[in-house]
Amino acid sequence: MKSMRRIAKENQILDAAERIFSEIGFRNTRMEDIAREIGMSKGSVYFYFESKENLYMAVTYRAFEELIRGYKACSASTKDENGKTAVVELFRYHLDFCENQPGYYALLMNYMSLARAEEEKNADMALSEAMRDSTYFRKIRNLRDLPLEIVVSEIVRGQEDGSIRNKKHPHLLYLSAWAQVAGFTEIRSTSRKNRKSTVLNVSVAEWREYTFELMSRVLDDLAA
Amino acid sequence: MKSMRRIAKENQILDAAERIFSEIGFRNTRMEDIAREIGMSKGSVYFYFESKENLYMAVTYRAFEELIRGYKACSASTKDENGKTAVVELFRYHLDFCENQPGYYALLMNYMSLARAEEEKNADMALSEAMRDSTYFRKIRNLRDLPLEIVVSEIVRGQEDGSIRNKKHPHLLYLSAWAQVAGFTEIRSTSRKNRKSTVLNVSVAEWREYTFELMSRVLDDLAA
Amino acid sequence: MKSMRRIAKENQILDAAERIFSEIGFRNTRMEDIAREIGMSKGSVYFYFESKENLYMAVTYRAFEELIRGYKACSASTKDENGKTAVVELFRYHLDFCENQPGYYALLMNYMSLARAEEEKNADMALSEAMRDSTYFRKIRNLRDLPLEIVVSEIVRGQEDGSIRNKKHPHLLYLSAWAQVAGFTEIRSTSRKNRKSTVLNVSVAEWREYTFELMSRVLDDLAA
Amino acid sequence: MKSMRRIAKENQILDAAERIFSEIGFRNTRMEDIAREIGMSKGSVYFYFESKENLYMAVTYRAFEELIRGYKACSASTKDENGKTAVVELFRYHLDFCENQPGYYALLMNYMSLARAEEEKNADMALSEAMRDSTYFRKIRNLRDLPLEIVVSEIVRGQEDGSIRNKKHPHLLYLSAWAQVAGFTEIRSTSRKNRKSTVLNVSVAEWREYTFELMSRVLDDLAA
DNA sequence: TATGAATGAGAGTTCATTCAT
DNA sequence: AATGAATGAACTCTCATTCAT
Repeated sequence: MKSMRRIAKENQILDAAERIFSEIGFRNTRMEDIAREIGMSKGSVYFYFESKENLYMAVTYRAFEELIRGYKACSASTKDENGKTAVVELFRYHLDFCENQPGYYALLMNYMSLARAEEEKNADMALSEAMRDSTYFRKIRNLRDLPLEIVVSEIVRGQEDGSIRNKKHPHLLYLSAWAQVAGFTEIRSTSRKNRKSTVLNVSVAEWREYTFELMSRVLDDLAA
Repeated sequence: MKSMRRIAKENQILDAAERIFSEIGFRNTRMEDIAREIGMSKGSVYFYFESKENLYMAVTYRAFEELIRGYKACSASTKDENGKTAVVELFRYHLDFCENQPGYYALLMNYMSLARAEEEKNADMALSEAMRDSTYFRKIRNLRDLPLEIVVSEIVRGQEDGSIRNKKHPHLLYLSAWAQVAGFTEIRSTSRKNRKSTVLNVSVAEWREYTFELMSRVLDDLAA
Repeated sequence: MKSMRRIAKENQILDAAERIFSEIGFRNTRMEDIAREIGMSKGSVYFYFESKENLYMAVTYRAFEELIRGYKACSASTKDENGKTAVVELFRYHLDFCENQPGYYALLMNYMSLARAEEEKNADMALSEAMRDSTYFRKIRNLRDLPLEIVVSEIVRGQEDGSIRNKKHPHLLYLSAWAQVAGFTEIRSTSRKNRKSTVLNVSVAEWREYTFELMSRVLDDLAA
Repeated sequence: MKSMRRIAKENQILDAAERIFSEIGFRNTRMEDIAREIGMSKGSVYFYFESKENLYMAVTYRAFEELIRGYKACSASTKDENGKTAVVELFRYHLDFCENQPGYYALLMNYMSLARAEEEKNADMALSEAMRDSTYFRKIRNLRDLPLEIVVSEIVRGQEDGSIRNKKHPHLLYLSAWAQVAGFTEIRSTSRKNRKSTVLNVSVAEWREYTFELMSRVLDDLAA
């Protein structure tokens, strides 16, 4: 049983690690950086996390946990609304999450990449072997599909309650909507370091709203 | 004046580098890997490219060059069609390009990140300093905005010839369309290592076509 | 605050570095050599000194410190004697120092060279840039002129108390005397590896004494 | 038999090598530097000199040759003067030579060091083994003692003709005088990069003259 | 628990030297 | 004779990891 103190320390390390990993990437991050960030010694970090990869996976795991907590809360808060509203809110939440947790998007994508590589027994990535060996890697498996499932079930609900008139396969709708959010996040993040509110002279806020308007329209399938 | 032989060798190296960088990333790639891939010694690679960062930027430069060659060709081949068709074809070309040149997408995005970091004098990325110092980095500056300009001019043409009824700012339309393509590429690539033709039980070909259908619809702005 | 243990280790490394640098020169010395000399690993040396140049400058700094400590002690011990005696003793001390600290002379001269190159913004010496960037390089600046100042003030004292009848400019006397000591050290060191007590069939001890006799005579200026 | 053309090329290389070796030292000099300096390729240099060490020794050899040519000329031109004058002129020539051939002094000293190391079978200097293996190294042996012998014979002549009243062992006188010249050269060279005409506010020309005045006085032995 | 030290396996880069043309 | 290429050993420096205290 982990003590309160231990959990607190672990979270402190995870915070720092998340910050730095997402800023400069896994390989560019030194354990020393993480330790210094919280006034700790390198050795101590190893007391809590057995390896760099393990720490990285722990960060990813925590991020998944939090994301899913949010998905569930979001889903719960819209259970009285129609399916379409629920879906849009879920993506809105997702986008907010990425915006507020810099680099979270990268963690998620990287995990997906690793998971895929495992299924395919792709031995290309020697480095990531250690990641897949991490206990956290396996713990994430129990979570990773939840966001998908939650969104898809809301899509189905929407198709049933008539708010989503688009009758394409729910997975296709999910992918289309997610691609839009992912693309927005990716392009936005490429120019994110500063907090500039415009990209190419377009107000980010406007672009963002338009993204959701398009998503909404897709679900409406007005054109079909 | 570079000899034919030299250019051929450089391209051979660039090919190998592109392959490996895109497979396992910049940091994970060893110069030795690249050299061995083409049966060369480490030292020889340095005869052609002064540093790892320089080589990386050279790869990026070549990718930009090729991309733009394609954009121009694509644009030329649709000059008799209406603007909307031209725009869709450009994105279709872009997506094909990313699909066929594994990792190209990452190169492009990474460059944008570096360029942005430079404008903001963001010293976070110590590693990338050497990249920005590369002569290729500066050569790319003359190219990087061409794709944007080409697409935007076609959008404008489409708005003028009536094929693009959506009267939003061309930049906003560009971003929306590009986000869709970028998102598709990103998600697709996360599960690309093998040549599986389905993601989440959805046929990739179908998803792909649907992406263009949605893009087309956005330009039509049927719902507006 | 540096621990006792740390300081001891640093000095152990400095000892080894001084030994090897002076034996085979800066460029010929490998960090590995220094580490092995004291049964340490390469990496550990880097724990204490951030670079080879930094280590070299640290060695130089320590040498300066010790030299000056000696100058001061020597000067203090002759404060009741006349100026000429004080001057001769200072040079005698200097020569002893060079004799006992093999290669010290080279360190001192190299530093002077670097310092000069800096003032002249001479970019010839690419290698030494890192040396000038060392924190130790700047620390030495506060010390480097002390020997000169001490000797010159004793020369002035000697001219005032009548023991140094030579009325030439104190700096000229300093240079003339120092040249003699420097020349002796240089020639002697060229054939120093062994402890042979003769050079060209001349007893080194005799030559040495004669050097001081000549110096003494210059200060007396008997011939003027 | 070496062709004219070959000898010319060799000398061109030797010129460049002498310049660069003396500026930045043996280890810091790259064969490429030397080749580029005269618009030649690295490979070509190897056609004329089998190794870097061999080239270095060739430079040294040529320097010795020239020095000795000068010694002989100088000696011949003073054969009608008394011994003391001849000695002073020889040292004056030596000093001029060092002043005009930057780095020559280092070459000479380095050779002495190598020669000494050989006699003592000192295996410290692994690098220099190749130098001692050079054919030029052995050729120098036939020359190296000539300057000493010439000076010493003039000293003896001076002692006999009464111009050198100092009756100390000629070798001791030689060492004392040479030390003075060597010290002057060393200190002067430390601050030589620019052509400043003062050191420590002392006019170099004045210091130089004073050096010879002192030397002259030593030979006179006025004080004895 | 925590930390300062120590380690050692690389990784990027340099450069003397060789070789094919 | 000359050169552009190619090589590989050597070297500096990094950093994840371990360990003694």
